[in-house]
Amino acid sequence: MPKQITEMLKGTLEGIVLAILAQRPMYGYEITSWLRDNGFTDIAEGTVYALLIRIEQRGLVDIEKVPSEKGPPRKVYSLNAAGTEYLNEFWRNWRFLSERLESLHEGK
Amino acid sequence: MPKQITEMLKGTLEGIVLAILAQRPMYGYEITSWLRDNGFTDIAEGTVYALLIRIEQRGLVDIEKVPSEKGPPRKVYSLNAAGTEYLNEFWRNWRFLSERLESLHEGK
DNA sequence: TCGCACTACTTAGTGCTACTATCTACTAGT
DNA sequence: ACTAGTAGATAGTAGCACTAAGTAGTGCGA
Repeated sequence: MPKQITEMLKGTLEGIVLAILAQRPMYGYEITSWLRDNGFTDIAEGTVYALLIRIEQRGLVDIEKVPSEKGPPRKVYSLNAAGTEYLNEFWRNWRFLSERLESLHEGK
Repeated sequence: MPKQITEMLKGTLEGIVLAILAQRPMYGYEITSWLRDNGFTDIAEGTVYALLIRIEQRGLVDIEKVPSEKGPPRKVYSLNAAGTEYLNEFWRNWRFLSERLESLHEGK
């Protein structure tokens, strides 16, 4: 990953993961794979797991442990009410930033 | 500033400042005022000056000291060739991120 | 003349987040 | 037995925006 992207992802990756979970519940490994398949080719596994622990501790997601056919049990994360609220706030903030950058980009 | 925005600004604020300097040279205090007048009401002064020192040390900007009628001399920053290159890369990365978030937002 | 507001820049220390690197644990195929 | 794939955890690092406090110069009103 270019270093620029790494810095830009701060704060944003969290929103991305919450947005993914808003579509359907997923477990960590699955989220990592999804990200890699969707352009974020170099996302580190450790980054995702750390992020998941963080949003869990903030009470934005509910967790269910589901046995896997292969390997250790999965921790399936699903967005709860608080998480949905937080995600909406994220979209508002993203919109704000996005609009300002857009006008800066066109303004020259 | 909401904490979400603070995190999202990481990496992005740098691009914003470079984009401003691409329009015309400015000094630190002026940049801070510009940001405050353009939606970033709670940007800390210290943040901007620290950022300016950083991009100066990376050789992305040229500096000229200009005496001020009021207060200490101004350090006027202007984007040089390396900075322009770096800014273009920023826009590419921003586009990348923006597109992915856009499709995530619409995808649900 | 003293203080205050405004201009203009600096710096030490903090918190948060993505990263690297490494580890555990389980299954299936060779 | 060994490797690859699945699934998760964690200790330590780097970078960035923030807080908070400071210096320095000008001009204005009490």
